Amino acid sequence: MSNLEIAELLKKVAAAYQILGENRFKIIAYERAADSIEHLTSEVKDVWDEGKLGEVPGIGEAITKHLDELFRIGRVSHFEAVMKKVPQGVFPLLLVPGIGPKKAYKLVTDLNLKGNEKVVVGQLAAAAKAHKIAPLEGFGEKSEQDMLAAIETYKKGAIKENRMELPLADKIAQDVIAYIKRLGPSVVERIDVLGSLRRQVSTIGDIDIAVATKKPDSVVSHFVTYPHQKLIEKGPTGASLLLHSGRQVDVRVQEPGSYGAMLQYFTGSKNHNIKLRELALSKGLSLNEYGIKVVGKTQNSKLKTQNYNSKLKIYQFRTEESFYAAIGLPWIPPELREDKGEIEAARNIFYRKFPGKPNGLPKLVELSDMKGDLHVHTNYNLEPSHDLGVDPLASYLDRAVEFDYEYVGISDHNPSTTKHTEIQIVAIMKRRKEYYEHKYSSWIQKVSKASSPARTNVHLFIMCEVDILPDGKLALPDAAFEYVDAVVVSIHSSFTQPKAAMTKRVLRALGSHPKVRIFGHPTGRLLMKREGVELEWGEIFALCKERDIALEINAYPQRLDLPDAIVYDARKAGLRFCIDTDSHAASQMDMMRYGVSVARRGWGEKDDIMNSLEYTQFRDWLIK
DNA sequence: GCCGTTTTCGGCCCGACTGTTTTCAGTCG
Repeated sequence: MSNLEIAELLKKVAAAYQILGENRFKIIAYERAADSIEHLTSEVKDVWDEGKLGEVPGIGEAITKHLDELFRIGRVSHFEAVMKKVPQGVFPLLLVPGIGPKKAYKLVTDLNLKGNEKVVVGQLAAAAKAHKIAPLEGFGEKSEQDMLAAIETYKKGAIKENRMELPLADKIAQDVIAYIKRLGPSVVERIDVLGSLRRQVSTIGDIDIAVATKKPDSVVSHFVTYPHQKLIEKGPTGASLLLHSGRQVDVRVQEPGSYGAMLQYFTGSKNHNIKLRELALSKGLSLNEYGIKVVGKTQNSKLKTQNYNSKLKIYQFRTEESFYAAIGLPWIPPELREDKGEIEAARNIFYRKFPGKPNGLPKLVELSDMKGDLHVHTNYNLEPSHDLGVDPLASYLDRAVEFDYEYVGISDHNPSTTKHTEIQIVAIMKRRKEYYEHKYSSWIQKVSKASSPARTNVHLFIMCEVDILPDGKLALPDAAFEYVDAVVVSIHSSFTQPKAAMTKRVLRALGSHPKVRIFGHPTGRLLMKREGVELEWGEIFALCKERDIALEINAYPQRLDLPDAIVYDARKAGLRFCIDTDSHAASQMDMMRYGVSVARRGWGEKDDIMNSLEYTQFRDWLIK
């Protein structure tokens, strides 16, 4: 069962409890558990396998027991008993936007809806068309019409599933920002991308944008003239549009004096915000998007009187830093705001007395720390097993200069093993090495003439991305290793082997030659297209550590592989990483920033990243 | 049902929006 399916199951249980009038905190607990699982970047099943279910926030003793039953025998008798107590027709209706448990229950019982998902939703649509909904208590003309529209939305397929990769989300956000900025700096004092895009989650649902302005009405009215398919909602604090592309954009406005609180509120994540507000509450402070209210007895030494707005009875904050500081915390980087222990770590900066806890927040790696890219593909045709790049070596070197890198590693795919004999492959690799050495020295000569010497110290590593064959053998004969400095090994076939076989396969490959230095895109996932392979990570980590092999954080936006949650675990296990772009065109080398974001979301520091090392240190690590 | 570094009992985030309402409930993020 996938995370999404388990999350949906828990949501159904929560809905059933709500209809049954259960304790509302129990309902909230189930919803939080569902939410937590839905947003988990590793599979719950794997977490359960490792016996770490209790470490997932929102999952305690009781739900652990239920999930244990689910994974062992495929069903949970308690869940089934609870869900049996409500009419089955309510569950499909929950998928229609705007219908929650209460409304669903009322509709199903009053209209006697029953059957499978399609049938029930169809019956509801028919009832709306026949004006049978408006007369029901709590409903009316408007809600009847809205319901028909909502059913249409539902039929178009769950918009929720329609997530996008980071570059597209960036593009949409920048277009909207440019449009809003047309109002000029006197109206748009500040504008920022917030939400999951600011946290750099690997896929993005909605785009969230906040504006600091003294003229909120002007900003909202201007924003809703942006070309769109549907106005979802509009109010004094903001508006939401569904664009023609099917993407939703939410804009929130805030006066500059409270903008810090808005940045914090709208960046999320939801669970981070809840945890933060609970912490604040324990100090007698209530947080919202306008600022901080004093609700209890407390010595508010952190609150400064000059921030107090007596009209709103609230302390205001222009910056996020001052907002966090008022709760007694340092500023927490957005990539960490997932309720994975960052608040506890942040508190520890001020409460170092507690041993055994993470000692403060990590000092996260930054894009400017990167000194090279070890996984790019040129257009040199070595008749590879997979695709070639489109640009020549010189283009990649030029870009390396642009980024101030000290080195580049060319990791073309190995020559095809089906089209060539081993002897041919060795010959190809030898020829390739000579070719690159020649091209590299011509490039050096050209650049030395054109620019100051300081700009020419980009070093070249001649590498290769070698397939891990289904049996764990490498797709490069031993004799060919003489012609490479190091190799990246990756899986490009047979992605669905069972965990044990896959683990054995990878272990064999990683241990098969000293020049194996990087495990490329380790899960092989393609976002929204292909799940990652199943591996016994503990065993992989152990061998990588023993042989000092780096795990790749592949920055290509469709991959972002390792996933951030595994980066987090691997880092705890003491492993180190290479962040590479896997560029097949020189223009793609600026995707590095997405890889850095993944590292940051995995709590990665500069010291965890091999290719943040300067050239000689890196060379000494890479070349064995 | 979850959770905790003054608590293992007694709390539990916060507000906007919408529609159907004379004061609020439901839904959403």
